Amino acid sequence: MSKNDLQAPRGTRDFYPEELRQREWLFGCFREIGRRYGFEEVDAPVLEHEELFTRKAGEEIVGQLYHFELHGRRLALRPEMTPSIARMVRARAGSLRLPLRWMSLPQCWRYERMTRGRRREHYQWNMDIWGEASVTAEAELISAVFDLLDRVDVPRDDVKVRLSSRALLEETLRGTVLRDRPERFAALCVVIDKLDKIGGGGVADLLTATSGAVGLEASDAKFVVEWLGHRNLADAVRQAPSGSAAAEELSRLFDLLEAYGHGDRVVFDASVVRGLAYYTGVVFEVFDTARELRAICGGGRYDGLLETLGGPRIPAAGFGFGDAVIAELLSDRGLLPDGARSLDAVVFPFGDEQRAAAVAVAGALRARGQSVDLVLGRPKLKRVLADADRANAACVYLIGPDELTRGEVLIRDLATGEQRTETLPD
RNA sequence: GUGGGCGUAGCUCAGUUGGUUAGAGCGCCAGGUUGUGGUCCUGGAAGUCGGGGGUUCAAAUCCCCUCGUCCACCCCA
Repeated sequence: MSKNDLQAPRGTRDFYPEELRQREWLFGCFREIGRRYGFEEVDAPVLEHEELFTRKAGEEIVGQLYHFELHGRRLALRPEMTPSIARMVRARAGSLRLPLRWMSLPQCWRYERMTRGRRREHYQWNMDIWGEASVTAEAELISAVFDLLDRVDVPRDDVKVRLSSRALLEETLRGTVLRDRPERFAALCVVIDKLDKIGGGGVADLLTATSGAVGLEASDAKFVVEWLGHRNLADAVRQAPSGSAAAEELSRLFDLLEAYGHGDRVVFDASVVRGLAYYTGVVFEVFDTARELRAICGGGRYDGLLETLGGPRIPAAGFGFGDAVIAELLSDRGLLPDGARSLDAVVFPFGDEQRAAAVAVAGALRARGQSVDLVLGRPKLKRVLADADRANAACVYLIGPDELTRGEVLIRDLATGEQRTETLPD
């Protein structure tokens, strides 16, 4: 085994106790908000059949799969949770009572180059609502994101949501640009998601490429790119067919978010389309206002996904909120807890003669739910106290020959230094 | 993928006109007498100077290759 093999693979992390405590703190916040919103937690295997993730719209995510073949089966590590959740919903579609709210904290894998806040492995707070077609679902989801941000003390103005609607774009294009090829809409979205990266010209090139999946006329591509420039909902709506349902929904969503008290934290941005093919309606991204980091969270509505998996059509919306970018943001602001250890008690028998009594004391404390370190071996008292201090133990239970003789245990409070005695348990 | 920075003890790093046994702080271990921590003092262990090759009497120091890491770009959630 070479030295290289002794390191964690590139882009992956080891979690030592301090780091795992920080991670669990964040996960605890995710779970707390999920609980407040009435979400049930679910889980699924990190390994799935590759076909679950391979869609045909040229999504980058498909090219970044960790995949392999074993005994003739093509398997892949999940790059995102939504397909697995959809699979679970499909399997019980006949008996699930809708709408349902499910959350999960999956580890996801993507083989890609690393930058700040992006690794090959990360955890995601995934929240989905199944069986609700109206934007009341999106409003609830987006509100949960804001509550999470508040819960971890991110300053209110530091993070905002940009949102748009693929449905609005689709309605706008259906009668014109995509009149003869409505089925190319998903592929078109995957292309225009690259706007930030390759610019309007690049997007237009891809949209018109004869070898591409969309194949628009130059004037149509120009129209699409210009549409993406809208930052005002009214302007975008003006170009939609009259009576556009998507426009009405979008405006209702803004009203709802106002009612939730988050109106000032949401902006319309037509350039938000997301890179995944399955989104059909509202799409949104959470980003730091200073634009120093990558998107913190992204999500939207995917009413057709279950159908593509051979299930019934059940409307759904959800988001994935990564652990990496938010950790960077919190770390920059000194908002990550230090991950210090803590113990309720350390129990120390001076010698083997006192061990049985110490076991009884530790057992009684543990039965009451306390976190107890029963000292092993025969270290010196000085060492025991120093260790207890470093572990942030609240107190130390000392049982020496004198205490045992009197049937007592000496309890030292490490914060105050005060000592008292208690009778040993039977 | 391209360019650049970095890679010296567990951690953070110092160490250039190449020159005797490679350093500091923190951490770790052991002491400061017999049963009392956080401070302090003393001592100690610990480094193939990322790896390989080359130049040289002599390389942590110069050159080449390679791996790792970080940043930017490229690319992309």
